[in-house]
Amino acid sequence: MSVSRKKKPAGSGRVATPASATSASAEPGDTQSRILSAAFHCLTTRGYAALTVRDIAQDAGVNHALISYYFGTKDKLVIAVLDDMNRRLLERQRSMYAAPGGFAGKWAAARRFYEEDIASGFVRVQSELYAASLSNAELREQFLPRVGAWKQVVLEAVQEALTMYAPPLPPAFTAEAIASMISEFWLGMEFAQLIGGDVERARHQQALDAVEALLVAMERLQPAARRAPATGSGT
Amino acid sequence: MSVSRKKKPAGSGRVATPASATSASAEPGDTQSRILSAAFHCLTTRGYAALTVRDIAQDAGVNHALISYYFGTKDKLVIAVLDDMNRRLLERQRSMYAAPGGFAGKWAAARRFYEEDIASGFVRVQSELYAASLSNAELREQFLPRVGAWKQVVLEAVQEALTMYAPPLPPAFTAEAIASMISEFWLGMEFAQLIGGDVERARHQQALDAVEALLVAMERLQPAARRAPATGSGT
DNA sequence: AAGTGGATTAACCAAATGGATAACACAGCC
DNA sequence: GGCTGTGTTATCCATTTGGTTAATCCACTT
Repeated sequence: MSVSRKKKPAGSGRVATPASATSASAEPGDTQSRILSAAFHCLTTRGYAALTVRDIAQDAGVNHALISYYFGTKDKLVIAVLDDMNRRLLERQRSMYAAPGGFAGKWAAARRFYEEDIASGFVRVQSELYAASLSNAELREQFLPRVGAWKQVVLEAVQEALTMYAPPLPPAFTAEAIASMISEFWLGMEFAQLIGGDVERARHQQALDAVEALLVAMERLQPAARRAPATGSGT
Repeated sequence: MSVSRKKKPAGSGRVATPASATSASAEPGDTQSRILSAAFHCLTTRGYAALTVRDIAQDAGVNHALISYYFGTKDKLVIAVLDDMNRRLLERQRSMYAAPGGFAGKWAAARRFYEEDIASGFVRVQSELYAASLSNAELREQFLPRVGAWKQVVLEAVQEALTMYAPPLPPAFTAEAIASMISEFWLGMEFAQLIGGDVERARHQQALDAVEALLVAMERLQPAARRAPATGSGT
């Protein structure tokens, strides 16, 4: 026993939907993605600390041994959940760049995405895993590039906006400083809204409105210093 | 047995340092506060999810049964830790109000406190418990008033600053909006710095510097519209 | 119809964990 | 000196949890 067992698909990375599968339960989605969804759902409702393979399996309606079968370990399943979120986020990133013209429009688009993510539990799961990654090096490795990429997007947008609008700000307001303000505000807003209620939400709306108003005003002052210098090759 | 046992100090709220204690181990601090410190330390190093009474007890150098003896439950111990943090924070709040004159000075004071809190693990524990409170109603009840109070302080400072300096901002930048920006930025900064490294730290410094420069500039423009209207009764 | 191999199940296990409790130590009081 | 009660310890227990595995199922191939 335990000699060499290479039949399990657990470690084979992204186990693509078994095209030639002979699954008995051909209900909504194959077992693997049902486990993935269930894990996501458990994270939104019970949080990372209370995450158990048995709960996930029950939520998915499958035997809990299948989690080992498909994902190896609970940790790997969580990584897979995060991976899946990353994938979905990347798809969105593309549509983000296709947002209508100016920065006010992109800001509004980001707000809409945010609302979606709150409603879908995306923000909750992200926050749970974010916190978990404080004590989990493997998760942190997953998070750092992700957070870095997000902040890079913000930074580039700010740099572009600064060259286009040249707002009257003290020299200390570098693009990095402003981008950091925006990024960390956004992060804090996510955490705050999860713990707070509608009161927080209303204040966040005010803050988001203010920035949007500022962007609209700046666009109005300098309608098109340089028309979309390299925002995208679309249209 | 198990009839009525009313000897345990566990449930008796803040069990004051046993003044007439007859403790055998009169080493650094009584057992109770050593457990409290150990719990804090475990939270900074292992995080909330990995918190076990045995680890805490070992860290405190006491038998793990004493945690039940003094705090009843692990959850109650965590609440006690948070309670202790709240107490220390309130003490500081007073000194915060005694910060030197203008808002730039208060901002600088807040930054110094932040540095202390990062170094002491205070921020780490706060973030851990913040995240834990997403799934723990009892913890959340502890957090909400605390976060609310902090945000209220920020809001009042912003309101005061707005009346004193009247900066040229779009009308959407209400005091609530600005206060929300600052509060959530700060929260996000805390989380980001825990997961990020020196890169994040440097960017935060830039952002904090920028705000400080702005405050200094505003103070210079309108040195004393109303000299310290009600900032404090000190000096 | 027999064979094949992945998918699934039930059962099991070792470890960890929170908590309980009886026994013990020991300082202070009569 | 003996009693009392608090602080402390060693030990025990029930439960949960992650993970493993042998057996079973079942669609599909031959």
